Amino acid sequence: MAHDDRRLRVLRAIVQDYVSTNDPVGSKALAARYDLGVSPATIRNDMAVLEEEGYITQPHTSAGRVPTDKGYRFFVDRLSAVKPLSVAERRAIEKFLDGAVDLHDVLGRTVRLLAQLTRQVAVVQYPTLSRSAVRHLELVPLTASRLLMVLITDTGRVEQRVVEVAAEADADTVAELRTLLNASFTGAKLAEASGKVGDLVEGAPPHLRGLVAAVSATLLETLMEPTEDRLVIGGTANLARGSALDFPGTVRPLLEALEEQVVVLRLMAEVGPSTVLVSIGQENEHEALTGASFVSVGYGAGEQALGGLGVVGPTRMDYAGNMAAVRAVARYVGQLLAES
Amino acid sequence: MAHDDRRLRVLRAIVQDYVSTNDPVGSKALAARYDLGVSPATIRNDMAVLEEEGYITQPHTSAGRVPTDKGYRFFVDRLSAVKPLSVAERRAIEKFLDGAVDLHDVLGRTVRLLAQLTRQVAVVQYPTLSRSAVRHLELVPLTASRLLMVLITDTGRVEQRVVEVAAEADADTVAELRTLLNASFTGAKLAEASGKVGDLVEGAPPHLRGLVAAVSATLLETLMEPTEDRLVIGGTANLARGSALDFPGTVRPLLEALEEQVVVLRLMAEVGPSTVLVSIGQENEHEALTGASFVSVGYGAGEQALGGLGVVGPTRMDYAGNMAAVRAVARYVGQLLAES
DNA sequence: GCTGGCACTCGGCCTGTGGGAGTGCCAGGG
DNA sequence: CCCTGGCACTCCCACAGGCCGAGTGCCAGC
Repeated sequence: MAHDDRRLRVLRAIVQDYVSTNDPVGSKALAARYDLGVSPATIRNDMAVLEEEGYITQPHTSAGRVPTDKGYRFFVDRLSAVKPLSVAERRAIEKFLDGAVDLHDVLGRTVRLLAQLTRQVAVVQYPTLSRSAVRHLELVPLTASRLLMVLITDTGRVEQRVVEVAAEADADTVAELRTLLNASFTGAKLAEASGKVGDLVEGAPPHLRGLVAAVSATLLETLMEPTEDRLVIGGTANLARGSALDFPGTVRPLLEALEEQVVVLRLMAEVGPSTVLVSIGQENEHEALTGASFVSVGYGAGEQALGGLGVVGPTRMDYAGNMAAVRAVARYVGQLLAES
Repeated sequence: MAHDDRRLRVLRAIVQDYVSTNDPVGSKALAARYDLGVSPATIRNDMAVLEEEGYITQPHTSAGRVPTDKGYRFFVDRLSAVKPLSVAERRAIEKFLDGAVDLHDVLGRTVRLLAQLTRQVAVVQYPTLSRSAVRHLELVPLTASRLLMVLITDTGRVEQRVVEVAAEADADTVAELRTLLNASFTGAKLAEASGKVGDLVEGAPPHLRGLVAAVSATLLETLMEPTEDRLVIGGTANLARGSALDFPGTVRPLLEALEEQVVVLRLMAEVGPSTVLVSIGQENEHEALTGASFVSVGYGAGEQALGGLGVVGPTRMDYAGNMAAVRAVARYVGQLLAES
């Protein structure tokens, strides 16, 4: 009882100390800096147990201890309260996000903000198309047989595709088509939209059927394309800070993985708006991330997230602080998108 | 005569050797690897002259020579023919850029391609709004007094802004407004558009005047906003390769400057589609770039560039190769955008 | 079950040294 | 007049050795 409790406190102290100093932490320093109420010798005994259980390890025989991934995991799981942000931080968030002119701008500001708050690499996912609703569908004739379809979602995202159509379409026909499609699709989400296509084609006036079918097909394709989940990345300069210390090999594979986007998107796919997801070191499937930790959360007004955002950094990171920052920023972004 | 000519060849050999080996190059190695027809002793004399003239320098007393920025500059200025790309490279370009679905996709592929070809950091600028023509202007009512203006340019760029209007606008009014604006602005570039606004407001039916003025104002604002020149960056992982060697301090300030975007955009502002701009080390105004070189060129069909693209790397880079790659990619991108 | 003491371990740092690469200069030859 | 081989010199770098200190495990005592 008393033992376990104290050992937990020792582990917590080790994590905190190591995160802030980046030096393997010894029993003496621990006793001096943290008010554990016992002597270094006792702490040594506890540390021996913690090491045996796999929570901490020593880099070499006569050095201090360093938390393992398992140790960080335990620490994170036992984080009781969410650390509240300081007033200055809250103000910074508001100031930063205020005055954004469009979605691109919102997400650009968000990623810079997150990077600055956490001093880590920040990633922000564009609102997933499949979970957004259609606000407007626009058609612009390019040539006689090519239409530019522009999709505007309620989250402010804009996608465009060129549609090749068999029949020629004059201005009037296109106008008719536009009206018809908007009447049908506006306000619809992917799931609903795909259900409507059949009826829509059926019910369309004969001369429009081919066009409706072609445009609808492209629309569905666009909505479902998984690669179209875009990512904004910022603060990569933070990787260079103490890179040798934090990332034994180099930062290169990590940067490559980030640019790859797919890796991060997969991680974000699981994330909901209510709970912060933390993935630590070896827990990450992708090899390039096994030396890093990923803290993320979904944003969006409703129960289902529109997209995710988070930070990537060394396993030796301030989990409590980063989790709080990520959560707070996600909340603001959710509000901002709901408003517009 | 003969002297100057040989000294130039010596300088060229030094640059080439240093670029490929990353070791300060000595007279002996030079004589062995490059067929200069003279003995190391003679080369030493030439090197002494070159050093005195500021083209090369030695890191310390008993080391080989390294080109200075001035040396690279001289080398670049004397690059006679543009190195043609290999067949494989040409094929890679086509394959890479083919099948892009929209502008975002084109530029994303371009930046990855450039990064891969040159093994440097690549930057690609979105087509400048002020030099693009309006393809279509779309208005979507959000609330009674808020309109979403969506601008689609002939280069495929899409911008959106919320316009607050004093008067309420019902669906019919918006439709009228849309027709009026498109009739007037479609095909117009910034310079032309700004000239038209006065007449347009004058000539508009009274009930539309306020709306026309409001939307036009936002349009012009959007077109002129210099910060709206976006940048795509890729291949930052390449900075990590040999970073300690190439960038004495760290890569951090460089990454920061790249994320800042402004710095690079300013450099690109000067660039035309015909000549490749090379900016070496100290020639760069911004401090963070004084250890780096920047190779860029404009892309776009006409005489004036729609935007710029280029690569950033250590001064110790393969200028000939990078210049060729940048130029070739720009040409392809220009074609691609002209087609769509 | 905690504590102080003690012997032990081992990596980091500092120092000293030898080797090697490269240079500058000089005298001689085409 | 210019090139060449030789030679003495300089200075970085890599390596080895030794010291130091932080940290540990264990043990006897309270």
